[in-house]
Amino acid sequence: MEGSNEVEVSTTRAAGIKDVAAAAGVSLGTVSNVLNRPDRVSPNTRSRVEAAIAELGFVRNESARQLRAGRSRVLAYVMLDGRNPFFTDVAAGMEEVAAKEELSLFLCNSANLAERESAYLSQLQQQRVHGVLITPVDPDSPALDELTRRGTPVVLVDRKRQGDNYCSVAVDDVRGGEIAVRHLIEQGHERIAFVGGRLRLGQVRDRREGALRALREAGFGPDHLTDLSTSQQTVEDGSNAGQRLAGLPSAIRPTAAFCTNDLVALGLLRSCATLRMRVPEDLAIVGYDDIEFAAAATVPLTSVRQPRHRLGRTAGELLIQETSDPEHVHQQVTYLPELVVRASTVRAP
Amino acid sequence: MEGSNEVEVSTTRAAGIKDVAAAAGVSLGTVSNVLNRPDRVSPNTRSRVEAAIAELGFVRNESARQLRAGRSRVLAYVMLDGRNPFFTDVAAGMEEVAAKEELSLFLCNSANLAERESAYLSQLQQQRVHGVLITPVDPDSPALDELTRRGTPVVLVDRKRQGDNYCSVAVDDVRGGEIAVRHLIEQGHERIAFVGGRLRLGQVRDRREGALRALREAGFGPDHLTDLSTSQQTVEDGSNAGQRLAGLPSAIRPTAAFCTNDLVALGLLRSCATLRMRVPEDLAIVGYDDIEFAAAATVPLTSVRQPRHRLGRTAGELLIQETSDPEHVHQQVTYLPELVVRASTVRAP
DNA sequence: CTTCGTGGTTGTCACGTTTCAATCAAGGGC
DNA sequence: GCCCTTGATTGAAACGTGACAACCACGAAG
Repeated sequence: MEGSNEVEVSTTRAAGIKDVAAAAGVSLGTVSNVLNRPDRVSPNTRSRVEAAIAELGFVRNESARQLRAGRSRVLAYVMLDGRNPFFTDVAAGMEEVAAKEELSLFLCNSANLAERESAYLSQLQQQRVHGVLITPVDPDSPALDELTRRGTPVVLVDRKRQGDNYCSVAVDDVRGGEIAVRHLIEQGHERIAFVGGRLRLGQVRDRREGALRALREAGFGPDHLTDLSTSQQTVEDGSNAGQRLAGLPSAIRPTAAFCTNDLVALGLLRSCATLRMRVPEDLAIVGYDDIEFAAAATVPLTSVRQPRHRLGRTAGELLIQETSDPEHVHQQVTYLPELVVRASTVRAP
Repeated sequence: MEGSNEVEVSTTRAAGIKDVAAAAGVSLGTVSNVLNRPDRVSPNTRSRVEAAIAELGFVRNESARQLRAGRSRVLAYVMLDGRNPFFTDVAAGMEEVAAKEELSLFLCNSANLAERESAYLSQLQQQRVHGVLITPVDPDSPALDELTRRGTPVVLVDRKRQGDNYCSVAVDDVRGGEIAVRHLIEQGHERIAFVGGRLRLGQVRDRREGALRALREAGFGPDHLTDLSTSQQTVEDGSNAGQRLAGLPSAIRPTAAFCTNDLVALGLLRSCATLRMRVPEDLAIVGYDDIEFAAAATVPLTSVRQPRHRLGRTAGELLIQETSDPEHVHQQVTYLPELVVRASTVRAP
């Protein structure tokens, strides 16, 4: 009359392991065994405990487990730009590994802000996270050393660092620039624009170096590369670069553009339409990353594809290895990029 | 000679609050006070403790805090599609609130998979997360009730649910469909295509209903709306719909299209270029969400803008309120969408 | 009958923090 | 000089779980 058991459940807060033990008429340790080493428990008691768990709706308390274990079962990926599909795809590869290891993967978006990045890193450190995957704003930031010094494994993603104190997974950017520009040269272009972010970014520097190498191989000097540097690497920046490009005297105006990023390339593409420049006839364009939208653009974009999914998966695997193997040796893995040729560089038949 | 103190630090693992206490020559409780109620500690001891903290590189252990507090200081947003910029922008609004409340926001990407979503929800439940923000695969899923039953506050984002058991923040989709189609009618269109996902999605249904309402107001029957339903809502789907549209006999072919999503609209735009249909002369296009790329498309896209950032912020605020106010009453907030007119519906002057 | 082993179960401690009642020292009022 | 107040500091308990040693009952071997 006073209220049935079922109703009580909804008001009771947070059934713990000991409530389960009481309900099943066994000791607390036995419940723990059912959860962690079911084989050590007799089938009879086990089913009784499992029934109690179901009835009470018991849910493990991760905080307590972590506290005991000293470390959590969570991985985190601190990504540079959550709005860039490239990073989301990388994250998908990591999720695969995390799932297999029964870890969860949480995403943190630093949005290219050093301040926000360090706030996240501090939080993750407090959480005693199992490991951190990160595409840092600045790969040489001391904040990363801070983490490793406290024993949290860190793997750099799509970035490298001097020395061998970190595991890292990256793609050969010099090579990427090289194959992009070589392709343009093969299409008959001799004056090429290099459109993209600041040269102090290692990645931009490498891709440019690759471009120069391809030119050199073909017998062209560095003067055949016209720099159109941009502050960020957004669609808008690409569009602006298009204006500047169109403003050059036709005698020295490049006939092809190599962009450091697909967003920039798409912006450039748009401004070509506005300025009545045909792609690829008047200007051939190569992008970088091969994001999904590159193929879907009005003029499908030739782009340098990076193995994003594999990038994420390998990064995850390295991290797992680093946490489990005490004699782990840091590795710097480098993948080769691949050129995907589409209509923005080759006239349709 | 045996190794200086500095070197020792790097090998010692995880300095705890008690190590700090020992180093500072105070009791354990005092250190805790320095961390949580600094005003109760004399300036003298406080600075001594702070020095010890810095020297040992002490980092709070969140697991232990959580265990004691019964609840963590983490919010999570389980988003439907991490690759859609719309959701990232929503998340940015939430981050703002989270930062103000000194909570961290972790992102989980369900990628439209019910299975993955429930795995994340289970993890979050075990973590005793402070609260969950979610754009669910299925708003009526019982998995959500599971969470609330255990006392974890849940706020629905960009989705609604029957009844008033949940806080939710959404945008008036009927209205969105209405203003989009009314705009098209004002431009002189009388036959309109409705291009987008399955009708069993509440959102799609609502937007279609709004479209019908606008037609009705203008004196047109439902036969003036041509359904071009797609399985998903990707760029590819939009492109396919374009093929189907072009295949219709010109007598009944719509002169305008209302898409349930900007990705679909961009795909449709692309196929128009391929099929030599001019936009907006031969086909006017309205998208939905006004993602960044809508304005950057070859023909800038007219789109229904949702207040994404505000959506996220309000959702976060409701969640905070629900966790702090014991007499909290669930609220269903609905915002009004706004039409952003661009070249895809109005011929440039 | 005793001893030993074994599978099953139990009780207790530890993890690192917060909280709160208890203690202590110092200073002010009588 | 004594008591009381106030403010600073301390010590112990508790949060929920996992690990591990101890324990028990039962049957087999000697």
